Amino acid sequence: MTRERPARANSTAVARLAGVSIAAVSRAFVPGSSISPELAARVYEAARQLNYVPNNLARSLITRQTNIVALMLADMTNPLFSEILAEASRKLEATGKQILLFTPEGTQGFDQCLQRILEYQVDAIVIAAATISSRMARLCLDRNVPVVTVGRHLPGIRVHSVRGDALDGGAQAADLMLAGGGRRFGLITGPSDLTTIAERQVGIFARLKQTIDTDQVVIEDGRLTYDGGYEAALKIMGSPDRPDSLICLTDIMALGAMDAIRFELGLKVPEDVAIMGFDDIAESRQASYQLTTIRTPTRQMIEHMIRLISDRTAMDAPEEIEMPAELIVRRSTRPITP
Amino acid sequence: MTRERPARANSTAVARLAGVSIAAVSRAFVPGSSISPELAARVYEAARQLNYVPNNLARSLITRQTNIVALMLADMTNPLFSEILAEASRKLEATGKQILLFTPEGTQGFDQCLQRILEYQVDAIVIAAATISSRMARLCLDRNVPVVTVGRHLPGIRVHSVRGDALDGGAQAADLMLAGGGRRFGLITGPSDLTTIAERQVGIFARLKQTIDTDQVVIEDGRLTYDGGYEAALKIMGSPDRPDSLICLTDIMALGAMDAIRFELGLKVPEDVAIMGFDDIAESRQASYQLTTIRTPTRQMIEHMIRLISDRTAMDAPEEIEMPAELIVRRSTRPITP
DNA sequence: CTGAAAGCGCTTACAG
DNA sequence: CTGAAAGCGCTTACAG
Repeated sequence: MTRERPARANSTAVARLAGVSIAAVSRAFVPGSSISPELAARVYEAARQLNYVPNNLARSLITRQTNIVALMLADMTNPLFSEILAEASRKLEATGKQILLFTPEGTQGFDQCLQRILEYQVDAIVIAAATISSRMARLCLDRNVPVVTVGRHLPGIRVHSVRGDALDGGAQAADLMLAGGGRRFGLITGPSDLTTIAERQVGIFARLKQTIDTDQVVIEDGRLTYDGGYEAALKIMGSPDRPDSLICLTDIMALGAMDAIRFELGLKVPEDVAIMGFDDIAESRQASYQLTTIRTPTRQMIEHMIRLISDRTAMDAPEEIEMPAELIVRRSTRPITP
Repeated sequence: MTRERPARANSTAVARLAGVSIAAVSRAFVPGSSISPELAARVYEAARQLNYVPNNLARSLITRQTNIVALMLADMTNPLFSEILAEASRKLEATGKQILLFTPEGTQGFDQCLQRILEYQVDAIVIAAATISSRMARLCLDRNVPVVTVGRHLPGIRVHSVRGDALDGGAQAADLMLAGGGRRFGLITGPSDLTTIAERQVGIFARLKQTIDTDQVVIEDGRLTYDGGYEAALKIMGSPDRPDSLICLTDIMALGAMDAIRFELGLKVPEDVAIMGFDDIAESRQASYQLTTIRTPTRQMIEHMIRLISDRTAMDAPEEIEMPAELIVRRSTRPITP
């Protein structure tokens, strides 16, 4: 029962069956081409009989457009990036583009990854949780492929960036905690080479030091994961002068911290310790957490991203878009005391 | 300050600068080609000077291999699929392949989506949360592109499938609930055209009816989301003869149900009502939930998937891989009473 | 090992 | 509107 394997029909085969030129076949499948309805109909009929599917590769070779956008996403453990991926894919598909996903591992794989991205001749590159070097950014610029970072800023690298106002976000977080009566602070951080992480921390400290002695703030690295936040919280809450306020630089760490504090230490949130995070991931809304947070406006950021990658001429003057931070107050923080 | 835009260097430009043929340039970049180290070195030097990046499009046109795998993923709201995506991307990249993501919307977009997939000349198609018609499967078969469904079976469609043993999973779930003393059951379901969902339900009922009158089971559709599970749980628990056991056909719905039951109805889990789900998503492990569940072995499924798409000749005899169901007992169910 | 030539499947000026 | 021809940037028999 060997099944015959018809070679994939190409435009030549369709042209022959339809009795037209291959140019006519091409025109029948390129919207807006000048072709008579009669000719087009004959082409479609032949194409249908042969199960013809146009070859995007050959087309892209000529048009220099692949309708492929590369997305670099190193950290898939944070739900924030799943949300970004889902939203970006949805919006890009509406414009006829698809996402080619790259999940580089280790810190040194980024440039090598970008090299591969360029081989695919993508129309644009979106960097959501990754880094590229100045040299590679220059290479993209020379090749005229737009690069946008979302949720991150790469200082000194000439690419577009779209992100939230991390400085102000940090300030708002600190303000809320102070207004709720917080005086002893714990902070769960992540890698400080991530500008968003670093800036949130700067924003927090700028406000805290107006009211408290920031040398007393207990800091632990939570590795940007639920488990990391869980462990960091245990360490912080075990310190002699137990904090009454815990700020986590991402929501996913805050969820881990909340769970450690409530279920392992048996403390009450926010009565014993107020907790907040950053990003407003879907999980933070869930009834089990009701986490107060600073929202990262994913939707609007992605709209900006799409606008930026659509304009190839703009790469000479990279844009830095900064979205306002928005405080979302839920149940994990204490009410403001006058 | 207009920057000059050097045209992207092609193999001809590299060949000219290196003083060799374009065939030599090609050989320098294709591993295993017969080329002398001296020639290769000259090519690399010229390539470096020109920032040359090989064009995968042109290469793929000849080799008929794009190193692109299409992944159809309609439902990005279930963390299970984020986990599948992350794992698949990691594993595929290790073999030099990238995922081209397709997130079709609406039930009728699937075939149209597949048409687009074929235009990209992908090496294989993975269907994780989507459906294709028998006609389109036939088209893929004729074009010799492997198709694998993961976590789902499409009856009557000749493609590979990798999935958990949903029937036995359902049976194990029911057994555990009964062994814990459960007698009044609630069930939160999803679309019954999903075979996995339907089979889990069949497996559950097959066991339940050996012990209880299954006509009394209260059933609600949870739309496969957290919010859907939340709302369905409120309805079910509001019924006159309140269930003491609630089985949710996916974890994400079970989390919503748990939250509704604990925080909106003020009931205790598992004392007032035992709850369990299916899939074992990361969230189910979190201390806030500790959800008993039937694991979907994502990792192994993806290993099978990769094996299946690597063998183009196997499509004539589609394989159906069924992984054993594994019960993960946590704190949301009652201990077994002898 | 090396190069000249053919060709992958298309699109696009260019004539008509 | 339509077709013949050139060409996108590569790889791969084929000779040497």
